[in-house]
Amino acid sequence: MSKNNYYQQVYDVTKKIPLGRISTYGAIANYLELGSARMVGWALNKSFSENGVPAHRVVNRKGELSGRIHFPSPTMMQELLENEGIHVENHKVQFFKDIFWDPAEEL
DNA sequence: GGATTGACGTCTG
DNA sequence: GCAGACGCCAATC
Repeated sequence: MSKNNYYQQVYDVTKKIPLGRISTYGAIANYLELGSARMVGWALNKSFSENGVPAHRVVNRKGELSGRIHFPSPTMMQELLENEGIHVENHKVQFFKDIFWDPAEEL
């Protein structure tokens, strides 16, 4: 446990995402200085094997639910986001920039 | 041990 | 403004 690896930090940051907010791969990668957003997505892929990591709150730079296909159900991600009060349409987050949360804030 | 892939992002054409 | 190619770094085959 507590492997200070990059993906472990991704889990931590993702868990810190406030409810009703979302973050992006690039923002997390930039904050963790991982150097590449792909590692974040790849790490989140394994996140399902870990304890509750709200990976559904992490979307790509376009605000698209690009990772929905990796969920147990492709619609589960949208359902979870709408359940948190996030408007999702056509598998894309509405008011994305408005609910966007940057890990540097960590408020 | 080498090659390919991967929940993306940025640059150049 | 849109489309295509490259780059990141690690894991998996």
